[in-house]
Amino acid sequence: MTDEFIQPLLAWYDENKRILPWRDKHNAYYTWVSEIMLQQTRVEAVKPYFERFIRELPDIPALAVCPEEKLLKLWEGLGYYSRVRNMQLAAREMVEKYNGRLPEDFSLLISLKGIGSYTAGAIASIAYGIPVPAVDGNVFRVVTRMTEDSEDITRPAFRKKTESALQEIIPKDRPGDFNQAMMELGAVVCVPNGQPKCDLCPVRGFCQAGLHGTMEKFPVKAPKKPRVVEERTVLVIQDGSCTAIRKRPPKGLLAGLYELPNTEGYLNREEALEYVKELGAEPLYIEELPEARHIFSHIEWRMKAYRIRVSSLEQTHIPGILFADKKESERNYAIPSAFGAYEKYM
DNA sequence: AAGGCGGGGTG
DNA sequence: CACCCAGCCTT
Repeated sequence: MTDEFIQPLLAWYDENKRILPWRDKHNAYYTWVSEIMLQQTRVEAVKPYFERFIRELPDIPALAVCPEEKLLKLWEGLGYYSRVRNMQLAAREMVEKYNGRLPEDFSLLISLKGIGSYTAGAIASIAYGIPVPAVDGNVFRVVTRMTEDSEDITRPAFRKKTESALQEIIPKDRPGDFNQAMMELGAVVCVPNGQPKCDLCPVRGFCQAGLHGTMEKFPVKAPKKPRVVEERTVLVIQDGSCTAIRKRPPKGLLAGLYELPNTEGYLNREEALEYVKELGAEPLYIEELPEARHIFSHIEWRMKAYRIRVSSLEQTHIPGILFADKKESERNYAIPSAFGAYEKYM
């Protein structure tokens, strides 16, 4: 039974797998970097980031010693920035304990920062041929449709159950290809958001949902909490060609990235001018900028904004605030997409 | 078990 | 608009 399922799946994968910059390279570092980038992030978004990251940091020792600002700059716009901080922590541990290499062992891999059950399985199987499953969102979708399983996939217990089931059938000669085939199937055939392409599926004969036409009922997930709306005021404070930016705190949302000074709530012109004075600058004039909105996974920012020209920036040294011209900030400072609407005013 | 943590694609 | 994406960490 398992062979009847696995052989067509692997044959389909051999014929139809996408060419990806990290695929079939026999380089565990590439596998690791790509898997971290691919967490909650689409293949097309990852491609250019991966190429640049490998070019700048070609191996684990290079990653281990990379300055924070450069690291964040390489991740700018990808989101979930703790991924790259954790990756550097793991790289340093590999330099110290594993001769600068990824350990060839599932338990050691999963003990590293930022490497969980899925990523450890992916690296172990793809890079080292170790027969362990790698269960991501694609695999959840494929498996729950195949079996018409209505259990909530967000429950940790369901992940364990799925991993155990796949551990039993994973082919020991091609574990990495099997895991990638399951994910590839989920990504291009057994797709989310609407009708899957069951006519293209190599294993449709084994799929209960396909046979019953219930594909879109799976997978079942518990509803998410609604987003919190936050009103903020963003300030583009500038003198000539320089604009004020500041580094965000080391923990929490957008940790360690740079931002335009901004504050909770909607400020009117007078309050905005007062805010700038408190920062230690002398405002010359103020101009209202268009409103903007940014959606995070759990927060929505609704932003009002002002451009405020000030005099003698060089005389203002506010703790934590620095002034940079557009080129300088583009080159050296990672600024998240949330401020994208105001970049043109910098 | 639940919540924090980005950004963008898609129907 | 809602949903989801090659998830992990902290509490």
